[in-house]
Amino acid sequence: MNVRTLCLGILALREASGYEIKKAVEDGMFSHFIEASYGSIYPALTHMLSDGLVSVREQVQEGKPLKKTYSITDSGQKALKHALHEIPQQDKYKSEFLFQALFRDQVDAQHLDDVFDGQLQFLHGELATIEQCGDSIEPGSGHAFVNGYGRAVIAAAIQYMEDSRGSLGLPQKATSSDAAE
Amino acid sequence: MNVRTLCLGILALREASGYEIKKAVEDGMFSHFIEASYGSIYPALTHMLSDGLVSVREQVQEGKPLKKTYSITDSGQKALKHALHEIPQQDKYKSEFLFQALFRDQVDAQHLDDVFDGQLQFLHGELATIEQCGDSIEPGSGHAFVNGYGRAVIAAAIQYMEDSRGSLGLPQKATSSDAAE
DNA sequence: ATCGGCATATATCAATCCGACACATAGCTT
DNA sequence: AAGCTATGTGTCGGATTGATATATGCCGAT
Repeated sequence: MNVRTLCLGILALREASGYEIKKAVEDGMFSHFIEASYGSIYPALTHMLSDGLVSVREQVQEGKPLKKTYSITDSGQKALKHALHEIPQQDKYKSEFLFQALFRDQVDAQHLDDVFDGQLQFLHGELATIEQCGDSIEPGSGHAFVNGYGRAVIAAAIQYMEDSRGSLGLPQKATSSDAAE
Repeated sequence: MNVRTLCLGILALREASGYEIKKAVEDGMFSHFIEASYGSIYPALTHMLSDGLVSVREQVQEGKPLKKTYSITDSGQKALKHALHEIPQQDKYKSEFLFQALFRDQVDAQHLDDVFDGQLQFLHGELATIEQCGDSIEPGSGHAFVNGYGRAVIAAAIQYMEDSRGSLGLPQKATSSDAAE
């Protein structure tokens, strides 16, 4: 699946600008299982515009730059539906944290400690984002399923991390959920 | 972290050919959290060879093609150690399965069912790989931590998938762990 | 006050990486 | 004999990333 299809999917839920699509995959509902950069989003939108899969509405805003709000067209809806019926590629997970953890005997204890904390903070942030998005979702929907999936997986990762602190020889911290006390 | 560092890490554990590195990230111990293709592995090895980070040993095997076995050099070890002390990039997770699940109202029930089964099978395969690799690991090592992390996360995903079958309106199957009966 | 940082917003571009293919040999099946 | 799998190295077009450029306005700090 390419970035074009990804944008199409987001635009099927609501109209958005390139900037807003980026935010959605960075902080929003999709952040857990999707990645895309400006360098692929903007060309994708331009490309789909010339293909008639999306339409633009240029908005001149006071105090803010020009905004191009894209909407999905009927043709785009059809293209999305088609893409949704292809066999999905296998999940891909990349973790530099785990790579470093693998070689823990070659890194300073201090660095390992920092990296471990960073990962835990990252996971808590992800979980917070997901739970926040989960408030406004009707049960039984695809959104609810995806939300629950993310929550289950990240909660398990946090659980494992907290249980393993000791066995990695790292100092015990205060309960990570209220680390900011 | 680029593919060069990744190859360096694998070569730090044991000498290997490009083909064996690919297998390691595809099926082996690293498959859960690392990705790399031939198109990046071979150029990376050539590049590192000219930089003196690795050395080659060409093996002419009977009945098999020429094999270039790469080993890490002292210079390579130093480069690896340096790379291991950089701040790791955030984890990246991409799932086309979850993307399709999000739009489940736009896909055929049959397709959703197939895709759901595919994901469960994929997860069971991942778990089997991880558990298989876990046999020959000494407790307390980085390997053990990484192995446990993968196991925890994937087990949670499987658990959630099986619990959610009904709520997605999909037919209940036999226990997925013995689906091959 | 103005300087830097942050948020909004679009866009480009070199470097990197993926996925598919080409080439080569051998064994095993249909 | 043809095709598939496995071992093995390698290239190449196209997709993608990550950094950067450009522009405007707001807000806090020096």
